[in-house]
Formats: sequence, C-alpha cells, structure tokens
Amino acid sequence: MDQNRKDRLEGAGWHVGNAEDFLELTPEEAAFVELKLALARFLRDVRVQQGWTQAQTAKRLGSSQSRFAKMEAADASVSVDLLVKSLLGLGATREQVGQVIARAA
Amino acid sequence: MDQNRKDRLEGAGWHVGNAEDFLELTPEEAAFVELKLALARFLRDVRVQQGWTQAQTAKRLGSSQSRFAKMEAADASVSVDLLVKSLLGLGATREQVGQVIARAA
DNA sequence: GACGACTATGTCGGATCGGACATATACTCC
DNA sequence: GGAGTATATGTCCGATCCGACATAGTCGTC
Repeated sequence: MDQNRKDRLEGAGWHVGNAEDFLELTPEEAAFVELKLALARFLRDVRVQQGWTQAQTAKRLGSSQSRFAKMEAADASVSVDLLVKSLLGLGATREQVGQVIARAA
Repeated sequence: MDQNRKDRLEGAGWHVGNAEDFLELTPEEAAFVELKLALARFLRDVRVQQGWTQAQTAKRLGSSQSRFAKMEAADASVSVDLLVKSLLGLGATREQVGQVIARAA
C-alpha cells in the first residue's frame, strides 16, 4: 500500500496495520503466515508464468480448481506441505522453494 | 556413508542405494522427503545446540516427547508445517529455515 | 446484458495429522 | 545388574486437511 492511500484511510478513521496486529499473532505465528503467503504467491507466479489456468494446473497435480484457488490464496485450510508438494510438482526446485521461504524472492 | 563402508556392504551382497531407489519415489517425492529430512536434522541441531532434552523442548512447544522424537526422525506422521512451526517456535528465523530447505543436501 | 472462460468461496466425507500415553531400547553411573 | 535419564516406537482418537462438488463472483467479448 502506498503512503497516500494509508493516509487517506487513517484520515477516514481506519487503522492500517498488518495481519499480526489485527489478529494478535505472536511473532512466530506471523512469520509462519508470511512464509505461507510467500509460497502461495510463488505458486501463482509459477502457474501464470507457464500460461496455465487454475483448472489445468490442478488437474496436472491431481487436485481440483477450488483447492488450487485456496492454495494461491494461502487459505487456512491449506498446509505448507501441500504448497511445497505442489511447487515441486510444477517443476520448482528445492533451492527455489528455499529462496522463497528465506525471503530472497 | 564413506566409500569403504559402501564397498564392504556391497561385497557382502547388499546394494547401497537411497530412499528414492528403494521406495521407487518420483523425483518430486524424493525431493520432498529430503527437504523434510533436512528440516528434521536442523531441528535436532537447534535443540542440541541449546543443550535441551527432547522432553524439555517438546514441553516448551506445547507438544510431547514422543512426537518431538518423531519430528527429529522425520516420521511419516509429521508434517512440514509442524517442523517449520517448531523451528520458528524455538527461535529459528525464516531465513534460516529457507537456507536449510534450499541447501543441497 | 448474455454468454463463456476463469477464479473465489462454502461445504462435506474420507484421509491424514498431532498430542498423549504406554512401552521399549540405549546409555551411564553406582 | 539395578536405577535413573534420554530417546525411540506403537497406538488411539480428536482435530485438521484435502479433493470434490456446487455455486457465486469477475472479467472480457459480442
């Protein structure tokens, strides 16, 4: 979010924070959800990069469009296991996955 | 395993392979279990480094000694989620976790 | 504004996971 | 060799996850 938008919202009585503030997560919990979000974003990147739809990609992985959508959304019902397995299944390397988690990507 | 040991075993009629060969895993599956093993080893390193027992560490994480033993053993009943959450709970950083995953075995 | 293609959300039944307990094994010290 | 401490293994059952289906929303194109 850019600073202008933040200022406008706060001027209108909103407080702009992040997931940690809002849900009162511990630092570890926050780190975990951010890690999951990073994997989810990378998953979308990989798919879009290859020009596939969610439905195509899900089928390729033996899953469904709806679950794949939840993966990309880092839904609470999606595990890191599933994200990592899916990424590896789409051809991402262990190194890439590590990079994404470490925050470099 | 060093080459001497390998030679001795093969001389005795054993074939020395790896999990992928033995269980006939696909490359992705193999990458996934190796990734899990790397996390498990790191978990043990972190604990030992700090001079704690499994029981102490488990309690600290709100788990049990038996489950923690399974984590360190990368048991099939242990998810990557649990390993990552535990590592973060013990103070490891997201960067460290990423490094461990990215690292060539 | 209807249609088609794509994505998002809600829900369910079966599958897997996780804390707990019991018990087994390994090692040390006396 | 018995006691104490640490780690490993097997099992149970409540909690969570996942594929699937249904359906709702979004975005073009006509």
